[in-house]
Amino acid sequence: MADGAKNQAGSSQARTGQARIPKEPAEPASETQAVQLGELSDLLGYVLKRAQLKVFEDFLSCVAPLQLTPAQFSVLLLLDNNPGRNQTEIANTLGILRPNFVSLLDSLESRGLCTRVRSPHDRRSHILVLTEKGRGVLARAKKLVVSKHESRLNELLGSDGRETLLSMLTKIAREF
Amino acid sequence: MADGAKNQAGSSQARTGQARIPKEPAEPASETQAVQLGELSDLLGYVLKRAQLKVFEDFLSCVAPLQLTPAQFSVLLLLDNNPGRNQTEIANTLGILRPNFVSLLDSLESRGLCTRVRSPHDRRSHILVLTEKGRGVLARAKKLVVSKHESRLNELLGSDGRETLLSMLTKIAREF
DNA sequence: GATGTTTGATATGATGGATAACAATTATCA
DNA sequence: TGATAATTGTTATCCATCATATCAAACATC
Repeated sequence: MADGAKNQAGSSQARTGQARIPKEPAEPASETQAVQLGELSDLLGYVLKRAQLKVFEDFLSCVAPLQLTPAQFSVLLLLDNNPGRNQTEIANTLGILRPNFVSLLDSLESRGLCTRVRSPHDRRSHILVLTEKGRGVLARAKKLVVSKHESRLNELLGSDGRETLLSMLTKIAREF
Repeated sequence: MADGAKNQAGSSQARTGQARIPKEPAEPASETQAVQLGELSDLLGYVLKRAQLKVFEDFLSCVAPLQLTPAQFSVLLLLDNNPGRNQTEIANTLGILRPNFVSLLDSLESRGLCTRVRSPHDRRSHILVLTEKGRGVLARAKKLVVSKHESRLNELLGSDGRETLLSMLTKIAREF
């Protein structure tokens, strides 16, 4: 499918002395005749990926003041809802491989948002614990997500549209 | 959101002499009590990403005999629908940055699926041309996608469900 | 107690995405 | 026309994500 987006940000205008404003394409209509997506616009995977990038991008900007990535946010959320779990359990439910989960946790722990505690029952495993600060950050993040991110989606799709979308995506994620 | 999936493939069963079959968890119910996703299952971004990974995974396996990634497939499709375009135009419409598009094209060209032709009007740019072989591969890929990939989605969502999903995702991709 | 498994961790490689810079070419306009 | 700027494809490079193999410590099983 090819994806990416999020780029094409810079102004690209010459910045040497007095600006020149040579063409001013007004729109992304750089191409005289727009390239046709054709069958691509009916390919679910393609549209799915483009939508996902957009949603992540918006999520990131909404939670920007808290400096949380989607992955970090989901970990905090999971820790809050599942006290007493170890790294393997949390990583597995998020589809993160244990080796890759280590550095993710390192960053959260170094920011004082969670802690690794040796389990008394199994001294191999680390119980993951949300700190006070972590709970606070999570609470603020949730508010931002609801008030800015999800509300915008509601606005675009309608509350029932959003429900429909969610259930279809859940079905794909589970049964496909 | 955290994502990944696609992993957890290996058997993990001991393979030393006669197998032992120690526990046989029967299901991925490794955790005595399943970890609760909680609010995560209502986060559109999270579900969106999980669904996207599933769809890409299936796409990849359906088109496996032709050795085409989603990105490569979308390029071939676009070239077929838009003859006479150069690298920048194709890359832009797919949201691929020009530098990253180079190696993608290299691989397609080295497999004889497309060619770079110097434009007579602008000797800087390369017109991208589908070869005969490229057209053949694309045709077969399309058939596989329709008969195996998209048909499975239709089966899961229903033809109208698929339409609904597509239009909502398109709306997000465009207007969000 | 010997053997194998699990847990967290490290090292490492593959891949995707992003930026800077460059030569060749073209466009602009003074 | 000639100087200056912009565009095109490319290379190099960096960063993040993803994936595999391996390891020591701790546990489980028999």
